[in-house]
Amino acid sequence: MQLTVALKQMAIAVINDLYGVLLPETSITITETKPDFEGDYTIVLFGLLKQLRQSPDGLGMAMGQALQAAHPDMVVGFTVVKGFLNLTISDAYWLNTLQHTHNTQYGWQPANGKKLMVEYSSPNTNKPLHLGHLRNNFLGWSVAELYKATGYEVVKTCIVNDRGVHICKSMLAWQKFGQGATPQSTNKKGDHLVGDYYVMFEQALKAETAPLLEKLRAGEAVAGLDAVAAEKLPLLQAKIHDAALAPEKRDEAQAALTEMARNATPLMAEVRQMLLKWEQGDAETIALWQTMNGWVYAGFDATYQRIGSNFDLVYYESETYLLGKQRVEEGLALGVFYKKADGSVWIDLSTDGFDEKLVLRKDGTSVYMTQDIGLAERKYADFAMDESIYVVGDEQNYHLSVLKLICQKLNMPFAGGIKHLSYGMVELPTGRMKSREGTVVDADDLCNEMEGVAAAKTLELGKVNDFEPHELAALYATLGMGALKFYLLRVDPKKRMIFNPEESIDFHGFTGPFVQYTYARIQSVLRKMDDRGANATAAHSSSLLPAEKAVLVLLEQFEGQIALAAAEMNPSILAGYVFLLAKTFNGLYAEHSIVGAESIEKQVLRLKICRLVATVLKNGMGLLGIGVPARM
RNA sequence: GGCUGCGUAGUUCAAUGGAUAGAAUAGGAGUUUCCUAAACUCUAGAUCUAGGUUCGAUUCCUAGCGCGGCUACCA
Repeated sequence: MQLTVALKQMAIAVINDLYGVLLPETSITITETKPDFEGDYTIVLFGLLKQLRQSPDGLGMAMGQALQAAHPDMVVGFTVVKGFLNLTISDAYWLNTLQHTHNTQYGWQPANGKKLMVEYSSPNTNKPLHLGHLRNNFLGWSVAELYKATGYEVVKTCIVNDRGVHICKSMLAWQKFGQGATPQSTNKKGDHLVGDYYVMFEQALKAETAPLLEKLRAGEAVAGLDAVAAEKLPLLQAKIHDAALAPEKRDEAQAALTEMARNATPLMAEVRQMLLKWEQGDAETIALWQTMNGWVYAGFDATYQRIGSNFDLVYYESETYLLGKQRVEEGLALGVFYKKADGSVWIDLSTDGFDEKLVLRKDGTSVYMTQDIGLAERKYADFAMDESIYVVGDEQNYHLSVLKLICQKLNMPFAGGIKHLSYGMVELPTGRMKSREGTVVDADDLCNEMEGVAAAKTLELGKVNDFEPHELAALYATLGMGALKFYLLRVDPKKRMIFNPEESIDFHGFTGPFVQYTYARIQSVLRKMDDRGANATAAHSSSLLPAEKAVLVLLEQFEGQIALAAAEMNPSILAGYVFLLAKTFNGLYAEHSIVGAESIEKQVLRLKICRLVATVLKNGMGLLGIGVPARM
């Protein structure tokens, strides 16, 4: 059992003995003792004083004595400072952690019988993966593994957005400008090739939009506007020239006008026509769609393999987008939804703090929400999970809240188990990434760059000159991806983060390579000891120096840190822990020799510490999706 | 406008309402005849503003200022 959990239970027991009051576990606050005070863990007494009608000193002394008397093998001393009861834990207790030295699964919990689904990645098939996807992929993968480690049965899923207007844009541009180009003929990854045509489409669209926009700005009429747009037009035209209006409002109107002009272009008309043909099952359109998506999937597979993403189930929007309709029909009968005069179907969530939300268009086609309702149902039919985590950016907080609420109102059995791992945008120092401005950081490019830096740094240091080419390639991948993953996972997922291309590619300090380096040095020590035929059966020292104890205290926390990171869906907790462990171990390494320890007992002790630190670093980094090298 | 999130060292990030707000990096000063210096040691440096709640507030509440996101019959 984790020490802090045990201490809480012990505290509750002694309070019950002393005062006859049975407190809940949550009422006990335990923190690590500040370095300036004597002790290892501290019970904060302030919150208990009023209820127990005790003075800080009185309660502290009474609890300290009772704890020490009841658990003399664990609590070997205490001090009371103001309202803090500082407990000193016995060396024997810390040394006890070393019983796990040969357990390669240290940190893992047995199965708990619960099932969890984690959906992550969710790419569109019209362009390659970018930096934002990487944060999503790393988070999703890591959270899934964290839950596995705490005993859940976990299934990783991916929803591929493989249909819709955006896909047709790439297809249309390829038809118009592609001249039969293929990944083979251009020697290009399929996802990048298709992405190029998406960009080409946007460029061509921009060219077509410009003259239309000029006309609209000048107050002239243009062909191709639908009725709704035509109605809004005069107001917008007035707004953009209204000097009395706030600049933001003028910009807003300007953007709406631009959107209107884009939709009035012949190109967009062609795209809509293509989408229609796709939905009607037009053979030629479907064939093109299958071909181009095939290229994209081959490209995605390469990237996924490289970044370590994998999925147990893959859903395709093209296969699920009709599924939600049936539930909407049933919900309509139940009165959860209602139909407007034009035939569109809505749900009124105003009493739940939301707005009215459309769930079916007036022409009967499904929208984003419709298919997500259908997908949720299908997921449950496939896996019957207790909980379902959606790894989706925070710009969709509203959507996910509404999805859960609708599922609850439909009495779907899985509704309560829906959780949203809402993560913040990755931004550049110049602001948000914008595909229109070409500032999107491509995932493949970034991976290449990271491995390039790893290679340059490795060659510069020259420590692995005897490696074979394939060993070097593997090492560069381990280090480059380690640096990248650690960088994106070390920040609280909920917060948006800045990616600085210059500064982020760092291999020093709070980074993946720092931890990997610590691991490699331990392996080096272990190899050296093996060479010398170290005495494995000798007893280890039973007293602890401060540097040794500091490492053991951290090793004991591993399970608790995994549990916390999983419960919070927050891998950064584990990243911080692993870094702290590596740093603390480096202190021990610098201060005390292991191979050349002052005695056999000390050597055996430090060797055991080395082994367990190596296991925890390997397992901990593994939960972040990061490998550790035997040498670097 | 409505809803919602965030403001912490020069920079990037920490801190279940708890003790003197921690790291990393950049800056300054050091450490290698000794297990990998991608390391270690020392140094300097921060809570947006104004109120409130209480033994105690970076954390909770109110207002203001600043920066995001959402507010589509797009996904």
